[in-house]
Amino acid sequence: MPPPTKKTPATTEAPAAPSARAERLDARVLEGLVGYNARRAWLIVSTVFADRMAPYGLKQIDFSVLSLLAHNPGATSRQLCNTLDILPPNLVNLVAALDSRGLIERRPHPHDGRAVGLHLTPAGETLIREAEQAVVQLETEASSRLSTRERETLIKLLQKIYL
Amino acid sequence: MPPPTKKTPATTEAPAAPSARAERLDARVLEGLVGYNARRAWLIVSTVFADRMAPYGLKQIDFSVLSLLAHNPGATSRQLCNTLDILPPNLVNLVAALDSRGLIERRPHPHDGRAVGLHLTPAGETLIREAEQAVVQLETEASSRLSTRERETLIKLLQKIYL
DNA sequence: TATTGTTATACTCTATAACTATA
DNA sequence: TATAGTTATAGAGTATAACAATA
Repeated sequence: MPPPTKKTPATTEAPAAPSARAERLDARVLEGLVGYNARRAWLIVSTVFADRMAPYGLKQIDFSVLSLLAHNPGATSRQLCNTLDILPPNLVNLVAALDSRGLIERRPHPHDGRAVGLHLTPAGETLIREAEQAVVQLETEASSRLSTRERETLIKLLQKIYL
Repeated sequence: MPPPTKKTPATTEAPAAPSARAERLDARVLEGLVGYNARRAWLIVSTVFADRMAPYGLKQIDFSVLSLLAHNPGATSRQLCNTLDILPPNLVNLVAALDSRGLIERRPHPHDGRAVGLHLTPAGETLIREAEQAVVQLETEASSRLSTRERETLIKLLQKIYL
């Protein structure tokens, strides 16, 4: 994307006038990297996410766990870890906190005495239903400069990398 | 993207057979979110990045700083912070470490006695030149399931979110 | 008064080793 | 022996407040 040729990018841009201070640096090499751009985009979305989910008391990981449990009742910690690519020790306190808040319930696993099946409580069901709607809304706003078609394309391309 | 209707996604998928253990959970709601996908994709690329950059002793942030200085000689810490969206206190040790390694040099700023202009040393120039080539290579591999055209589209769409 | 760079510090996130109880 | 869940802990990464030197 950033060839040696000095071409004006899509956004309107002054030719790097020697202003007093705080002039922007040439970051075209970094802006040609998938990793850099994915991180920057995620940073924006996650900031909006954090703001909008604060009223629900949910961080991204909390939302992911509750949403997963809403569509996979009785899932185990191990399954959540595998799906979300997080380590078991880092899920323990998280699940305990959601339990303390009365959003989820731990029940003995039907087939495996070691495992614990996780289930949403009615309060958890209600919360995640509202939160999921809020997230869809916030995602639409955070990607408001993309058309529906472009947003679908973006997601499809991102999944080609990690799925 | 994930409507209540149970429709088979694009990828071939068995109907969630009740296997012994470790079955995959239904994550279609999360997989319909830009934030979730951007983070998952970034995680993959950054893992490859960490592996390949280890021989150079460079983390992502180190690479970003050196690459920026390569194309913006004499840039200040403040400018690096603005461009990379990091906080000044978190750049101090990083710049000090690159200085200790003899990769960059701090020179008094020509117009501002408070600021310090950062410059690559010859060793830093050599290192970042090799590292940039390695990163281009690693990026191509990490996104090998994308065509060149798709990769450009992906980056363009990501930039529409954060730029 | 405002800004650059810095110190100290705290909080979150992520990672590893080791234990227990079940299988 | 292997796995699910847990504990304790260490290391990154990221955040705020406060200070000195200069503008």
